[in-house]
Amino acid sequence: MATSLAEENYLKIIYRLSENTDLGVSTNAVAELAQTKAASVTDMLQKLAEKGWVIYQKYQGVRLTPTGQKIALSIIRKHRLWEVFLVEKLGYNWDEVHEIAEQLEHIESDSLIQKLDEFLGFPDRDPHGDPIPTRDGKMADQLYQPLSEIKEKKDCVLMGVAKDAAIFLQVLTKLNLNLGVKISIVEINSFDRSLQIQVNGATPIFVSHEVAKNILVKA
Amino acid sequence: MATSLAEENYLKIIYRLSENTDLGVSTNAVAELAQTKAASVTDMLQKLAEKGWVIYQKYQGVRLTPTGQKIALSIIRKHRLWEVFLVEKLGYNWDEVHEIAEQLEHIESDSLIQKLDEFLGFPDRDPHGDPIPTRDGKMADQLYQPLSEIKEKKDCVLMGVAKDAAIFLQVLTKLNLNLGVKISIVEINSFDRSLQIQVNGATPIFVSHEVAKNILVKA
DNA sequence: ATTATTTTTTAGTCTCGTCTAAAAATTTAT
DNA sequence: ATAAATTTTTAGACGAGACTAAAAAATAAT
Repeated sequence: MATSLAEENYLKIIYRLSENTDLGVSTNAVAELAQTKAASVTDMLQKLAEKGWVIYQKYQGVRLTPTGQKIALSIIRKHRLWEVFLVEKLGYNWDEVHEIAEQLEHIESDSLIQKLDEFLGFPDRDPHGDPIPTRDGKMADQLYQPLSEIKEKKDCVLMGVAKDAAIFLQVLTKLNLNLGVKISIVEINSFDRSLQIQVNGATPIFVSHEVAKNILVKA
Repeated sequence: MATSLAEENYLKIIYRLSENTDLGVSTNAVAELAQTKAASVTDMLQKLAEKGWVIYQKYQGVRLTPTGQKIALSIIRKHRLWEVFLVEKLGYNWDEVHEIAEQLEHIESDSLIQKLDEFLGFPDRDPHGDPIPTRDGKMADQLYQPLSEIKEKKDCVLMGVAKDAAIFLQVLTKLNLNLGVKISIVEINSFDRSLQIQVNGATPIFVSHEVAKNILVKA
């Protein structure tokens, strides 16, 4: 069955919100991400349920069916492949590509995505370190942990970000915190949970807990 | 002012129909290309006129204003640049790219088109030989003439096609009639206006008037 | 110069996706 | 356990963009 632009966006949002929980996703949570009103969300959830893409019972929240999940993953796959294209081929910075990919992800053509994937050399991560779902709808786990979770002074590598808002990514770029850099934890300030770190061995800098929470690293 | 997808498609169609005439474009002609009903076209023309993109008076047909023309040309520019990308970078054949470009042409981002243009090496023709409008809305004339117009037995070069329907392009491909090939006119059959031609010096083949009409050549 | 035919427009309706206001259910607080 | 606050759903409406049926204008034919 064909999916409209609005439907695709709802499914994507529900997928995002389901990632961290086993419970149904609340109407308000969806409304916030969709930048719309709760009443509109209720309407749409009823339609999506009729199409068999979500399980929805009033007041109980919503969750994706396997079909719904597959659609969501195919949109995410397209989004992330286009992001790789924009950065690797067109020379965009990682903080500039989200909005454009939001548009490109809705282009419908299986062959296009296959050829794009090949053209890019079958990448498995997007420019923010997020895994790219495979053609058959499987996505590698995000195995990395937030920098804020590390409790000892040790070295790790920046593998991704938990948030791709331009304003956040620009802060990282300014601090030389790019994908793949080595981060050495110099000091952990327990009172405000801020950190002092070295980036690739340079002069130590401070990062707030808020920033550290959204930096994903591997030890 | 922002343009919706439907509006962009109407402007593009009106542009296409205006190319060969100085008169206003008729409601029915637009309806046919838009694959919609005349009544719907009338509705839309009134809206486009209010936005200042067309001059419309009932029963008098419609024509683009300078602003409307600029919008149409920017869509055509995007369409043709994406077609170059699909063929040159992703390896599509020239008969496969139209539908996908119809979708990609509506992606809105000035920087994207600039970077794409650069990535492609600032092409000035699309894979069908059509000129690509410049950023400031100028388009080179299609200076080539239909093969059917040539009245003497002479040589020419295939520079473009007047129609990009997949079914037509596939016929050309099967006959080795690709962009840039040398066509030698061996015989002109006046009774049915068919031609006998050599493609790059190979064994002569027949082409109907209908086909010759849509092949653009330079002497 | 009237008819007849074709083209175009108007009027009214439909679906999609959204909204506001009000009602109902759920959750939190006392 | 009842009241208060919050969340969610229903009801009714709206704009965009399409449709059908019927009216009006333009064009063609006699």
